[in-house]
Formats: sequence, C-alpha cells, structure tokens
Amino acid sequence: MSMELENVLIAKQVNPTAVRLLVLEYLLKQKAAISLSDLETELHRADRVTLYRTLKTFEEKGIIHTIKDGTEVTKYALCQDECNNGLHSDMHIHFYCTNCKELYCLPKVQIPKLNLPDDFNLQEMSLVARGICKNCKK
Amino acid sequence: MSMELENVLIAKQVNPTAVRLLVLEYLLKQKAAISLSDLETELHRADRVTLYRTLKTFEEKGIIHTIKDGTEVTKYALCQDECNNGLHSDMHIHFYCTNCKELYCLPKVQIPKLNLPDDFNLQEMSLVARGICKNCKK
DNA sequence: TTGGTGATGCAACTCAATTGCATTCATTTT
DNA sequence: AAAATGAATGCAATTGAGTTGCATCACCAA
Ligand SMILES: [Mn+2]
Ligand SMILES: [Mn+2]
Ligand SMILES: [Zn+2]
Ligand SMILES: [Zn+2]
Repeated sequence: MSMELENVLIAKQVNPTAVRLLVLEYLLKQKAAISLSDLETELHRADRVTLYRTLKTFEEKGIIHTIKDGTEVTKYALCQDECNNGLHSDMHIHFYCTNCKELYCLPKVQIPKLNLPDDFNLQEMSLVARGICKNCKK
Repeated sequence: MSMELENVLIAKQVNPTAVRLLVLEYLLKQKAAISLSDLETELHRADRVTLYRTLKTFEEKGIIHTIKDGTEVTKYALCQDECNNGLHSDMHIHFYCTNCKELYCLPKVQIPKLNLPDDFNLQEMSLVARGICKNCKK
C-alpha cells in the first residue's frame, strides 16, 4: 500500500482504507475496463458488497466512471482528467472487442459532432464502437 | 387483424399467429421504442414469456431491432430498412429523453465518422444521445 | 476508556432476462 | 375422421446483476 495510492484517494476525499487501496491498485494495473465480478475474483478476501460500494464511492468521488457497453454487466475504469464529486468531465468513446470481450477507453479519439434536429436538446452521448482490438488483430 | 399485418410477417418468414399480429400492430403504433414490460401491460392477455419469445423471433427475422440505451431494460423498435434473418442493416443513432424517459430512433441523423487508430478494426457502433426530446422541449 | 462515525460483512431481496417442460393449436398424413 | 407432427403458448422456476437492511467492526476523538 504505497503512499502514492493513499494520496490519490485523499485528494479525492475518499478515506484510504485497505480494501479501497487494493481496488485502486487493481484499477491502475488494468488496460481495459473491469466488472464487479472481475474485482471479486481478484480480491477474493473482500466481500462482494464492499467492492460494490467501493466502486460506487469511487464513481461518486470522480475516481472512476461507469460504462454500459451493451453487455449484461456494468464496467468501470479510472477517469482520465479531473473529475470530482459526480461531475464527470472525461467524456470519451469506448471500444468493445468482440473477440476478447474487453472494453477499452479511447480518450484520444475525437468525439464526433452530431447533427441532431433543432428540436432535440443534446446533453450528453455515449458511443460504444465494436470490432476487433489491436491485440486481437495481429 | 388486417391482411396487411399478416403479409408483413409472412414476408419475414414468421408464422402470423394472433399474439404476433397483436405485437406487430402495437409496434407499428409506437413513436418510441418499447420494452417487454410495455408490451406486457398492453397485451395483458398474453403471457410474458410468449411476448418475450415473440420479440426474440421478430429480432431474429429482421422485423425489429433491440436497443440497450443504458437503462436497465432492453428496448425494441421496428427496423427501418430491409433487415432479414438477424442481419440488421438499419444502423442509426438513438435519442434517450431524460425527461419523458422515451427512447427514439433517429434514422435520419447521419452516423458520424470515427477516427479510430489504425490498429482497431471497427465493425459497428452504438450511439445513444441523451437530452430533452422535442415533445418535452416546448 | 469510551463514544461515535464510517467501513465492512452477511443475508436477503428486486427485477429483467432466460430456460424447462407440459399443454394447446394448427396443419399434414394416414 | 382420426392420428401424428411440429410449432406456439402458458406456467413454474432459475439465473445473475444490482441493490438494500442491518449487525458488527475498526478507527479516531474526546
Ligand atoms: Mn472510459
Ligand atoms: Mn432504432
Ligand atoms: Zn480484443
Ligand atoms: Zn421527452
């Protein structure tokens, strides 16, 4: 449990408990978004509900964001920019690989403009691209 | 149960039973996508599972498409173009109104181009816009 | 040391989606 | 007309993710 990790949580106004540090550490290692089940498998010592509430807290405090990718399970990934207290400013698209079933955040891909009819008031959008990821393509 | 409806089903190779005709009739009346619960409420005589399987059949035969809009329930709407046997060619975006909670198909809105890195092989994308619909805006 | 607050664990519940199986219905075959 | 066949339907039950309630535990302050 490094000091680094603790400071991340403290900066986000989250009490750095043992479970939370482990969850954060795991999240930092990931290249793709994770599910609650993933977390459960990794941290088998902690209770499922505790992990669930940890994710909820992280999300509320702007540490992670949730992604509904069209599969049956919700995914979670670390936020890129500065998100705080439920205000998520890290809008970006996601890529779901139909081969390895992994979901990747693509913060560098420009979010496309939408030409909606004038009578629709756009507030936000979620874009999930599907296909083959770079790892599976080779 | 008009002849028209029957022919729609027959053209899609679906046996035009009473329940199926009622489901199709209901779908045709809708301006927004529906859920299984909606259908259950409307056709209270038919069993939930029958309605569920009807939707599945319709989807397989290219009569409707399913939409996961990020809410907890799956939505269904009639296909626009010619879709057949699970091959859905009616790619379009969807608009979820945060006020009336309705989900609208927007087949006329151009699907934006994505500038993915070369090492990602894009096959399809799902885009759900969220905001206020034209009915709620007035 | 004690009191209080937040974190955790365990049990139970909700709800959409799904499956198994028996029954009914429609159509064809004998 | 009766029997057989396969599809469609209804009912019961299960799955699995997500969620809530409540008791207990850990930690810090008074
Ligand atoms: Mn992301
Ligand atoms: Mn649609
Ligand atoms: Zn992949
Ligand atoms: Zn609306």
